Amino acid sequence: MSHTLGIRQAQKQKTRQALLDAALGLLEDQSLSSLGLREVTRAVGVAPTAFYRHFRSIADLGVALVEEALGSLHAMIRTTVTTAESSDVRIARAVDLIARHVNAYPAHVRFIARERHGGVQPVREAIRDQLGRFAEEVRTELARDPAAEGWSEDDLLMLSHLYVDQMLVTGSLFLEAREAQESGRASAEDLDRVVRLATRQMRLISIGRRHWLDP
Amino acid sequence: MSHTLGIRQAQKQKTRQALLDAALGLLEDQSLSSLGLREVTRAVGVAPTAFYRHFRSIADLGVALVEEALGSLHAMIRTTVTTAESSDVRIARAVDLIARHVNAYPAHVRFIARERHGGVQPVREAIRDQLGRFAEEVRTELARDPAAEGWSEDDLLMLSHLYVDQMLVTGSLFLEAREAQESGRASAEDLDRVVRLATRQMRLISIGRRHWLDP
DNA sequence: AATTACGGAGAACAGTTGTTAACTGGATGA
DNA sequence: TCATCCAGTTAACAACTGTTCTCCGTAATT
Repeated sequence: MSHTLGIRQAQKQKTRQALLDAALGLLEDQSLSSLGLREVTRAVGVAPTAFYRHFRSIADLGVALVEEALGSLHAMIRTTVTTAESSDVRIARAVDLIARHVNAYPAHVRFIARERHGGVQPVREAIRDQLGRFAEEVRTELARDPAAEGWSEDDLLMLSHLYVDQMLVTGSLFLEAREAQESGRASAEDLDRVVRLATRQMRLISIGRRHWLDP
Repeated sequence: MSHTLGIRQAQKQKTRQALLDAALGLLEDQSLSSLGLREVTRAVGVAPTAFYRHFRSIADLGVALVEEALGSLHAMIRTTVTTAESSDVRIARAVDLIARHVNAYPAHVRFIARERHGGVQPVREAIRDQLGRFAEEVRTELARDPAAEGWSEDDLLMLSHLYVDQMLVTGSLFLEAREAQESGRASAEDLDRVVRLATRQMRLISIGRRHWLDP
């Protein structure tokens, strides 16, 4: 279906990706709204004007970063919620999966956490849309579970939003622990503390879920 | 104890406050890390160099804004969790209190939500510290409740963090709804949808809390 | 083989930024 | 009343920003 890219388009995509990577790196200690176009091109080693061949503006690049950062999550999300074993096992697996994802893509996680409420409107909207899709995916997965019997669509969406938010909070905590570890301010104990905190919070939520239709 | 401020110190505090207010206003559509010193002084109508009489840097001003934005919340938090009535009434009151706070101080709420994971480290740390104090206050309030019998200190802190995070998520949703309303993209129905979503999420959490020690 | 398309370079533009130094004028305290 | 203090001003600095226009070399197309 897709034959080999022309050597021209290949080069273009290569520098485009280099721009995205450089931007993500520079965003380690600043927000998107202060990221300069020249700053990015300088980091890549390309003329400032070349930027316009790929993105209309920094905000545009930001939106592209949202796709890159959140696009790969969809599959993972589904497998996280799906597994059929006991609740505790499922929670442990979810927390572990989040931790692994943060370790695999720390810059992506930081970017999403930072720009979700950041100063660039189009990027905020892109993140909100993607997270909304996540929540709907989670809802349809939750609906498969026999425990969802008697639940209204609305309540399922309420729960899935809770899960998605909780996932982000946990991811952000992992990231913090990771950074503290890198700069020597903390150790593996802190990471374990995050694991136990997140695990118990998810357990409390799943208990609430179990008794939602009780009285 | 505090006699009338000298007309000199009074003027100083006045322009200092003007700087804080102007900064908060300018942060409506950008992040702190892109806020310029000159931008702020220009908005106040004062020379750029006057800035240094009050703050060492923009980051320093940001930390001051954290105190201003979160300092007033402590009392409110306590009264929110404390009320002795039924769970549903308590939840309704909490959600209403958050909504009122967002309407009263929208810029403060946006600032905290934005800079909690923002690009300026000292500000992030200040927010983290303040929120940590909140969580501890909430924990000691929760400990008074007879429902907390048998709970470990650790579990109570876990729950209070859940409450604090949930409060922020809800506040941010209210803010979003408010802004959508202002720009005509949405109406009061959206605001009501947020109320119902937040209410049910808090209800699910409180159900989980009730059955935490069950089996 | 000749022509077009196009990613990138180069130079220049008007503005902007943070920070420095030396200065001013009115409140403060002796 | 007089000397001191100090919030705010003025002027200047080198460095930086986004954006435009023109040009170049090479891959793609004919």
